[in-house]
Amino acid sequence: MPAQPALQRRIAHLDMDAFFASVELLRYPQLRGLPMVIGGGRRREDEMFARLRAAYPGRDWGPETLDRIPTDFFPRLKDYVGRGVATTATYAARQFGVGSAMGLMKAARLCPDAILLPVDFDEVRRLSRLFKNTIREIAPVLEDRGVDEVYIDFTEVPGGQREGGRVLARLIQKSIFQATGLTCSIGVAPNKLIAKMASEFNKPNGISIVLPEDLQTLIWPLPCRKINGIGPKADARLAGHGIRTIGELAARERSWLVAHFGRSYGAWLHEAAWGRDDRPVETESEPVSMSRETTFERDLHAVRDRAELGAIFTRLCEQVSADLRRKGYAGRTIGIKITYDNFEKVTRDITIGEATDHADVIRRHAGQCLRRVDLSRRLRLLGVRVGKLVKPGTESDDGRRYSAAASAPPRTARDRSPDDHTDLLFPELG
DNA sequence: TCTGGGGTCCTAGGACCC
DNA sequence: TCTGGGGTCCTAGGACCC
Repeated sequence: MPAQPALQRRIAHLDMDAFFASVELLRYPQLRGLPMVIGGGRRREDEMFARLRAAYPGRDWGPETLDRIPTDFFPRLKDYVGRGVATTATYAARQFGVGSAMGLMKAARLCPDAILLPVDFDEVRRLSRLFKNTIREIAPVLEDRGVDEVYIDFTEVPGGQREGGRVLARLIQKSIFQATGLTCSIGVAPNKLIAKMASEFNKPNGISIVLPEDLQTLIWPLPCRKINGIGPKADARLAGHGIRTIGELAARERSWLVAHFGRSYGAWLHEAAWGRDDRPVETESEPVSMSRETTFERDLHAVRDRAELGAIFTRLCEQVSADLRRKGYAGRTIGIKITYDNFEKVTRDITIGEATDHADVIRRHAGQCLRRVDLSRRLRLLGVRVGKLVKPGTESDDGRRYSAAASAPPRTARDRSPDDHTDLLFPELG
């Protein structure tokens, strides 16, 4: 058999431009170009229609006339009250310094007149499926990285090597636009690490090609923070050593990085700075855990707000249970998460013998976990999590067969915290 | 008027077994 | 009785990402 010439690995990272906001622009094209922030509470179309009918009597306002609603009828950031954060900001809003993950109250100070719309989850999911399926028809090796991001392996796709991947990237951009009306940015590089950075080079609606020989000119000048896996903490520590750019990171000895950042992370930092990454594009993955959590409108106290907290707790357990059943999983580890009013976080969990997807079993064990934390302080957030997931009725890793209907575990006398108020919160546990 | 809601992965200590 | 190592599982916290 004649030896095939070795193909150069070409990996693409694609992300949709301001995805959640762009989805809204499909519905309300008249908002294009205006500063807009997505996040916060629920949709208030009915209120908008009522005000429109009052302002323009005789005209028929409804779902068919969304694109004719005057822009000054849309809700503004300055009118928002609550604890939400921005999911996405349009490029016009980013000019004012508004960014995703920013608290809406802070965003309102920066850009009070920005239009504020909540996320349309159904439409986001529909368009997410649509753009990913569009890509799969062209390049089937695709890794899902959330609603608006994917990695694609171009290596063996016909045309995937032409112009370093630019030709295929253009085809994908064009196909996605035809199918959805949405734009995206694509970076193509020798691996996922570099591709991820490259997709940011040319936003929105851009394509960037990085070849192995471009490492020093295109990657090394960038701040360390641009590496996917270097977050705010690691970045601050690196800065403390005078390391600000990827090039400066690459200049450090591997042994020095290992000595200061640990064997695993230090070695990884070194590889990343030299642009080395051989992770494959993973087309399948199994979930590890499922959880639901909620931040309260105001901080709650286990005793004084016992009824409200108890109802929220039950609802979270029911939601996790419903999520598990809908997706066909059950889990053996049940846990809770609490954020106190000062943002301190604690978690507790318990592993039981048999996997469950029952809301009442989850609630019973999560309730036991709650007894092990300090409930004398005000709470900002409560979460319920189920981990060690298995598909009921299928063989799990250790060969045991799990059933969805779990039995109650032995009740152990765990270390009760001195300020245990769960008897008030959950009298049935007494 | 700071700071959501889902996730994954890693580390580290202790229990327990061989 | 003491020392000691390897392996796995469980739990808690934390960094990071979308």
